[in-house]
Amino acid sequence: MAEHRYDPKEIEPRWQRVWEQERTWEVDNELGAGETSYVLEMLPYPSGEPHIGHLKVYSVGDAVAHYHRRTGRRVLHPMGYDAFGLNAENHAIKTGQHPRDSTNAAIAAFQQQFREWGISIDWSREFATCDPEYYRWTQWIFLQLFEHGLAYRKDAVVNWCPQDATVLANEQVIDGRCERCGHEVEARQLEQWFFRITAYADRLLDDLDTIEWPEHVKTMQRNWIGRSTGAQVTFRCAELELDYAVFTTRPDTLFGATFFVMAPEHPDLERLTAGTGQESAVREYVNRALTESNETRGAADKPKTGVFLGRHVVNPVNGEAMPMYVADYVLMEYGTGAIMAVPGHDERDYAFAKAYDLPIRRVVEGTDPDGDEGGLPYTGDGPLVNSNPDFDGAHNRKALEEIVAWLAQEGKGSASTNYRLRDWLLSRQRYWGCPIPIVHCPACGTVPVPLDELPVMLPDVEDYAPKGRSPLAAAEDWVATACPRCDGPARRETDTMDTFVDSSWYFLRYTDPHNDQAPWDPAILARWAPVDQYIGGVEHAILHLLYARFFVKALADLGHLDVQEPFAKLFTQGMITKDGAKMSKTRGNVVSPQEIISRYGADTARTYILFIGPPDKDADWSDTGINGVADFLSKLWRLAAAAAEGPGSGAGMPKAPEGPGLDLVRAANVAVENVTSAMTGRFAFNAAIARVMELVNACSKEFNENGNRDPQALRYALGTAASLVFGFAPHVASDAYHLLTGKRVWEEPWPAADPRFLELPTFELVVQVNGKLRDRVPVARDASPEELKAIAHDAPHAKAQIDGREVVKEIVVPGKLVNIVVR
RNA sequence: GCCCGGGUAGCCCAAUUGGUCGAGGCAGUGGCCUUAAAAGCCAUGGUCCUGAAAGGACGUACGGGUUCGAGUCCCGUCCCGGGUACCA
Repeated sequence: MAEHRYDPKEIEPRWQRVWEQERTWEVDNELGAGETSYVLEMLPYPSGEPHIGHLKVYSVGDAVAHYHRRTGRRVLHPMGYDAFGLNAENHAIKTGQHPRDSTNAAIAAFQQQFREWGISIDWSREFATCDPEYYRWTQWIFLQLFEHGLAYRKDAVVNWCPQDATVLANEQVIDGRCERCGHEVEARQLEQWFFRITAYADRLLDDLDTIEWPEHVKTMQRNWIGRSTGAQVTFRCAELELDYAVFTTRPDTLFGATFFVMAPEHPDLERLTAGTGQESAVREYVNRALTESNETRGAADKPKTGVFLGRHVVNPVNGEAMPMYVADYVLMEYGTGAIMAVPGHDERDYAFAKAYDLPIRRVVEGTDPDGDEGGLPYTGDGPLVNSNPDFDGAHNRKALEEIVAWLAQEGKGSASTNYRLRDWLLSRQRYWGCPIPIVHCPACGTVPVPLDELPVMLPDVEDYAPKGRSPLAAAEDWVATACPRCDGPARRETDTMDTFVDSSWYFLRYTDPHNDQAPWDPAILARWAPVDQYIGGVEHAILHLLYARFFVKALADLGHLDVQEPFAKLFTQGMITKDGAKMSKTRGNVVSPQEIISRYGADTARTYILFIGPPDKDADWSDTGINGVADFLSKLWRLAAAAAEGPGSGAGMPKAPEGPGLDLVRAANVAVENVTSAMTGRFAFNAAIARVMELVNACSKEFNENGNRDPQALRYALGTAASLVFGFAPHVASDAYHLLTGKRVWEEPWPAADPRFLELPTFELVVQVNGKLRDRVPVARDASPEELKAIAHDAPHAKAQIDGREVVKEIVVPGKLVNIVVR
C-alpha cells in the first residue's frame, strides 16, 4: 500500500474540471414530471474573501443538495451575491476605487473559492444584486408595491446613524445602536420611504404555523411582530375639551387607573401645560428626556421620573379626575404615546406612583393576598373588586370583554390590537444601492418611472462620502430629468434602497434568472417555489427572514406568484469559534479557509466542519482535530486504491457472503442504515461521518490485519463508504469510487440497506439483576422468552447475585435484556 | 425579569420509544515497522477499593421523585450560551 498516497491537490482539481466541463450541477426548467427540490443557502455578501462561516453553510447545503439528488430529485442549487451595500462603499471612500470594482474583485474571490470547495452549484443561474439586469426588477417590484400603496413616503421620526450618515430600519437598530457600525442612533424627523409591512402583521404572525422552522426563530419573529390585543379607551381632558386615546391590554383594570401619563415626545404637551404654571418644569423635563441617549433612557431598572402637567383627564368608567403627567417611561412609538396608569396592577405604574405618592388601588383580587400592600402590584388574574356593582366579583378576563363592550356602546372605546412591528424604512442616503425609481415633479408630485424605462441606472459619481443626503444628489445630470407624466422639468429621487430589499426576492429570480420580460415566469417559479430547504445563520432571524416573507406575501397578493411563504424549511447553522471566542481580526483568532484548504484539501476541511459537532450548534475549531478527518479520508482513499488493484471487480455486493466477507457486508449495510437516518431526520452529519469512519476502520482492519480474505466484500464495503461520504467529501469519494468501479458516484442512486444484513443471527443478551448489569451472553435471535430467562439465570455473575435470594419478578425484553428482580 | 438552547472522560461529541453510558474523533501513554525520521499500523483510555488481574462500589451539573430499570420522564436548584425587555 506504500505506493498509494492520498493527494488532494491532484484529486480535487481533476474532479472539479469534470463537473465544470460537463456542467454537472445545472438543471433546466423543463416543466416535465419528476420530483424537484430547491436547496438554498443564504446568499453571501461578498467582501474580501469567504470566511470559515461561509465554508460551513455551503458544506451543510451541499450535503443536503447531494442527498436530494441521489434520492431521485431534480435539485436547484444556485449561487449569487448580495453585492450592494456599505462595505464596498466605505471601501470606495477610503481608496477612491469604484464600489463596482471592489465588489467585482470580491465576487471573483468568492467564485474561485466556491469552485475550489467543490460546491455543486448551478453556475448558469448566477447573478449579483448590483447587476442592472437584476436591480431593474428590484425597481419593478418597488413600483408594483408603490402602485398598490405598499410603498409610500412619509415624514416621520426615524433612526439616524451619524457614523454611516443614513437612516436605518427599526430592525437594524440593536440596543439603540447601528447594527452595522455600532454607533448610537439618533432620532430625526425626516421624509422617508417605507414598505407597509404592518399591513401583513397578522399573516406574518399566523403563517408561522405553516412552516417548518426552528422554534426559536419563530419565537423571535412572533416577539418582533409583538401583537397584543386589548382596547383603545378615550380619556377626556375636560379643562381643554381634548380627547386622548390610550391603548391598554388590561381594560379590566380601568377602575384602578389613578393617573395618566404621556410620552415626552407627545406633540400636545405645550398646549396642555399652557397657563398651568407647569410650563417651564415640563419643558425642562422634556428637553432632558429627549437629549438622553436611548440606552440610558431605555434601561428598565432606571428610577421612574416625570412631571405633573397641571391638567386632568376623566376616567370614563367612573368619572374620576386623574392627574396628567409626562414621563419618559412612556414611548411615543408604541400605542398612542399616552397611557392610563394602573399602579395596583402594573409594575411600572406602581413604581411611578410610589415615587410621586399617587393613589394605588386594587381592583383585581389576588390569589395570594399576603405580602406588603396586600401583594401589589398584582399582574395576575382574579375576580374584580372596587370596580362597580356591575363588575365586582366577576373574573377579570370575563369582565374585560364586558367592559370593552360597554365602552364601545358608550362611544368611549373599542376593542383594539396593537403591534410592535413598524413599517419598514427602506430609503438610504447612500450611494451603492438600488436607485428608487421615482421622479419628483413640482407639478405632478411623486411620479413612478414608467416600467419600460427601467432600470434607472445608478450613475457614476466622483464623491461617495456621506453628507447626510445621498451622494446621488451630486450627479446633477442624472438628477435633472423630465417628468414622465407632464414632461416638465423634474428631479429624480436620490435615495437608494436598503440592501435588504435586494435580498428579499433573489431566491425567486434564481428560478428564471435570464428572463428579460419579467422578474420570473410564474409557471417556472411554480415549479420550484417555495425553497424546500433554506440554510443560513440565525443572525437573520428577523431582518432578512421577515422581509422575504413579507415580499412573497405581497407579491402573491398582487398576482405575481402562487405561494404564501418563501422558505418551507429553515435550518440555522451555528457559529464556528476559535478558542471559545468569535473569530475576529482584532482577536487574531481567525481561521482562514484558504489556508486550511491548501494544507488539507477541501474535502478534509468540509468534512471536518461537519464532523466537529451538530451543525446547528456553535462549534470550536481545533487545529489538531482536523487531523483525524484527514487521516480518515486518506485511509479511505488508500484502501480503495489498493483494493482496486487487487482481485475482484466493481463494488457490487458478493453473491453469498460468509465469514469475514459477511461481516464487512453487514458493517456496510449498518452504515447505510445509520447514515440514511442521520441525513433524513435532523442534519446529524457528525454522527453520519462517525458511522462511515467505523466502516472504514473495519475495512482497514480486514485489509491490514487479516489479509483481505474476501476481496469482493472489501470492494463493496469501500464503495459503500465512498458513496455515503460523497455529499461531505465529493472529490475523494468520486475518486475512490471511480477507482473501484470506473463509475461516477453522483450518478449512482443513494444506497439502500438490505434488511437481510442488518440483523445478526445472534445478539448479546444483557442480564441485569435489580436493574444492574451483571452479564452479557450471546444468544440466538429467535430464542423464546422462556429460554432467555433460563439463560439469564445461568449466567455466572447473575447467578452469584441471585443465589440465596427470592426472585420477585422477571422482565424480559426480547432481543435486548432480562432483568431479574430479587429481594 | 421573561423565553429558548445546553451541562456526559483532559477536550469536541455519540447514545430510536426509558433498556449494555461513553460510539467516532482529538490530546496522552505504550508498542510494531525503520539505521533514523516521516508515513503507516496495533494496543490503551472515568473514579475508588495499597500496584496488576479478577471481582466489586460509585459515576451523565446538584438535590429529590416515578419505574423492574432514568443521560432520557416529573419536581426543585445551580452554572454556561443565545434571544428579548419601561411595548402599556
